Amino acid sequence: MKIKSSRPPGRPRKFDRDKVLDRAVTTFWAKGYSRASLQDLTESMGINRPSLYATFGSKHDLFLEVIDRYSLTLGCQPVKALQGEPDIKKAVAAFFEASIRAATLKDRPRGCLIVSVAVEVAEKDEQVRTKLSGIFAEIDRGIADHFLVAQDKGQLSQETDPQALARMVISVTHSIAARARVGASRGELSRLSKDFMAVLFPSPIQPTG
Amino acid sequence: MKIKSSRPPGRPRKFDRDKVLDRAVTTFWAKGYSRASLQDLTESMGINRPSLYATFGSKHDLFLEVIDRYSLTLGCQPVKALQGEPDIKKAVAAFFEASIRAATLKDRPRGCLIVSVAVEVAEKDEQVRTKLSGIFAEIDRGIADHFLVAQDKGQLSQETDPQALARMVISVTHSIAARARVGASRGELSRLSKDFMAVLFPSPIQPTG
DNA sequence: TGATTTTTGAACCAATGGGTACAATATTAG
DNA sequence: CTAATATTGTACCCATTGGTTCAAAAATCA
Repeated sequence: MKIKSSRPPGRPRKFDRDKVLDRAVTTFWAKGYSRASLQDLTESMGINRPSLYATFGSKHDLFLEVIDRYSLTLGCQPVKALQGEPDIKKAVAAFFEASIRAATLKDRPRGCLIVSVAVEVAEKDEQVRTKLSGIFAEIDRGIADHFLVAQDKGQLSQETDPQALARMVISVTHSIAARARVGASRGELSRLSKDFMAVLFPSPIQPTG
Repeated sequence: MKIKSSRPPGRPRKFDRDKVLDRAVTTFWAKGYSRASLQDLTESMGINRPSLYATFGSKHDLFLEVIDRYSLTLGCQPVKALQGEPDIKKAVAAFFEASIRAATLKDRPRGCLIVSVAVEVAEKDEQVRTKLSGIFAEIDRGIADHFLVAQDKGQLSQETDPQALARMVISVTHSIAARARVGASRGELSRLSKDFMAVLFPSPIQPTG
C-alpha cells in the first residue's frame, strides 16, 4: 500500500499560488489588462516568466484567474457584509460601507477590478465577457435572495421586488467604483450611499419621499 | 487691405478633423486605450501616422481629445434628453432611455467611453483622471441644476436635495454602462431604469408601474 | 512662373511586447 | 547512490509598439 507523499516529485515551487495571484490582482487592477506587462507582473508577483507560464498558462489565462481570485476575496466582501447583518436596513448600509472601503483602500488601486478594469476588456474578449456576465448574475442573485429572506421575515414590504431592490443597490456600487477611480473621497461616496439609504428606507414621519 | 483667404497656404489636409476624431472615439471605445494601436487608429481614421501626429500630437493627446469629443457628442445626449423635457418625471425617464440607447447602439461598442474605458486609465494617468473628474462634476452640476429649476417650478418637493437626486440618477447610468458592456440587453437595462423610476417617483394610486 | 508652406505616404527606428528554449537545480522514488 | 521529475533563472526570439524621417505632392502667394 502506497502512502501518498506530502509533496509531488520534482523541484518544489518557491511561491504560494494564491499569494502571487493576489499580487497579480493588484497589478492588473492598477494598470489594466494591457498595460500590465509581463515584466510588471513577474516583478510584482516575485516569480519569473517560465514559472508564470507553467503555473497559469498565459497572461490571458492569468487574468481570468485574477478575476476569480478578486471575486472570491476582496470583491465579495460587500455581499458578505450584507449577508452578515440580519437587519435589512443595516445590511444595506454595511453593503455600501464595504463597497466604499474596498474601492478606496490605502495600499490598493482605487475602484473595483471588475467594474473599473475587467469590464473594459469585456467588449472584445468573449471569455472575459462570459465570466463577468456570470459574476454579475451571481451577485444579483445573492443579494436578491437575501432580500427575499428579509421579506419572508417581514422586514420588507411584500410590494417590494427583491430583484429590483438588489439591482438598485448594486448600481450604487457601480457608481462608487467609477467615482472612486477618478478620485472621489470616502466622504463623497458616503454621501452618495446615504442619499440612497434615505430613498430606499424613508423615515415614516418624513412628509415627502 | 488683405482679404483673408478661404484656405491657408500649403497642401490642404484630406480629412475632416472632427470626422476622424469620431472614428478614433469608436476605436478607443471598442478596444480601450492600450489595445487601440496606432495601426488600428490610423486604419479606422483613414489617415496615416504623420497626419495623426501633426494633427493631434500623440496617441495620448488624441485620447484626451477623444474623451472631449465623446462628451460633446454621444456622451451628452442623456443630459440633453433630460434638459429637453419640461416634466421632471418624463425628463428622468428620457435620461435613462437615452443612456440605454447610447450604451447599446448597433454599430458602436457597448457601454460608455467614459465609464467603461477612460475610467480604467484614470488610475495611473493624472491627465485623464483630472479630465474625468471635471466631466463627472459637470454632469453632476448640469443635472442638479435641472432639478433645482424643477423644484422652483414646484415639480419637486422642497425636501428633496437636487444634488442627491442627480447623483442617484447618474449612478443608474454607471450601472447601465457596466452591464451593457458585459452583454445585458436593452430589456434588462430598461427594467433597471423602471425600478428606479418607481422608487424615485412612487405613484400613490397606480396599481402597476 | 517660381518660391513658400503644409500634408502626405512609405519606409524606418529603437524599445517593448508576450512567449520559449535550455541548462542548472532541487526534490522524490527506488 | 542513480534515475526520474519538476521548477527555476538566464538568455533569447520575433512581432508589434509608439513615434520619426524625408522626399514627393499639392496648395497659396508674389
